[in-house]
Amino acid sequence: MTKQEGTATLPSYLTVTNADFEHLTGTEKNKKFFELANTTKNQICPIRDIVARISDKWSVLAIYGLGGYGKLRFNELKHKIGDISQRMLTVTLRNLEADGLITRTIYPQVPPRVEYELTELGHSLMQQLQLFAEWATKNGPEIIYYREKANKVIKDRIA
Amino acid sequence: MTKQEGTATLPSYLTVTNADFEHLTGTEKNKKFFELANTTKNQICPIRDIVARISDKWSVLAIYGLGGYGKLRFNELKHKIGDISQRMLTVTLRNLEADGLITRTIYPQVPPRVEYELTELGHSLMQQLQLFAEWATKNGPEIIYYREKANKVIKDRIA
DNA sequence: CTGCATCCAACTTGATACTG
DNA sequence: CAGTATCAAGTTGGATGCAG
Repeated sequence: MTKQEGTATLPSYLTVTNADFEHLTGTEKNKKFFELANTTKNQICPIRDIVARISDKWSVLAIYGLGGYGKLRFNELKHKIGDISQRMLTVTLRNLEADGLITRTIYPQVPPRVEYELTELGHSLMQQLQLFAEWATKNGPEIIYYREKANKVIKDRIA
Repeated sequence: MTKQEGTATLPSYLTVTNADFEHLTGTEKNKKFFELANTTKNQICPIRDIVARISDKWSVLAIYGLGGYGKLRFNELKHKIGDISQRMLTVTLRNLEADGLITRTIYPQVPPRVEYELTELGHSLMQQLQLFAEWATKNGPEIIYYREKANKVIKDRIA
């Protein structure tokens, strides 16, 4: 399947498109997204499903690693991330592959050589993550400041 | 603390700013973000911490609910989300409050009346989530299509 | 109405050992 | 090199009961 705009060639039960909201603005748009995020069609909600995919401990790092350094072998990526276990890198890469976000190329050699690379879809996701990461880099310290302050209050209550 | 640009008035150990990357482009920028997401300063990484905050099962829905409908009482928000338990809504709201993303206002009445509302920081986060949600709405079906196909392959292997 | 405390089942993760 | 298998420990979320 080549990359398509929207939902072409997809199963008919996946009928959520951006036509539903792109004409909306302000509060109405927010309400619409609340509904989109709070509704499941056949057990599936694209928003929550995609958030769940990048929500595990390692997916974002694997995507960034492949996005920043291009095609990488298993152990190259493992060493770049540093503290990931072999098992979790395997699990993470299998999930990303199943979602069409990365490709896995096996070279029939001894010892084996396996290379991973972002797909077009994976690059597209990484660009969205980039926007989010920029926000997090700018605003994260403020959030963490509040969080530490709140923890202090809790400690004071205990004491 | 009023909302500030960047890291003003924050503890000195939180020194990550966007000055480090905003001049970069393309691959170099991707590498920089890999490093930012893969580095911790005093156990803290803003990117991974913020991803972790929105990664639990209910935070995104709570933020969208308050973003779409404004100030809401506890049970109003609970009924809008629908299938959240009382315990998890309480936990979720306490976490968001501790991070400075929502305010909690108690009216000393019997029975009690408590209202929740996004802060400026919370609205800012929701706007970023909106961008991500738009991407997920457009591209989620394609990802889910791949995922279902991959699951089918796994079933075939078992059979 | 709002929320806390407790218990428990399910899921996630990391360590370790083994394999083609 | 690139995995797989297994198990122990930690975490999450839902159900339930109680309280101001």
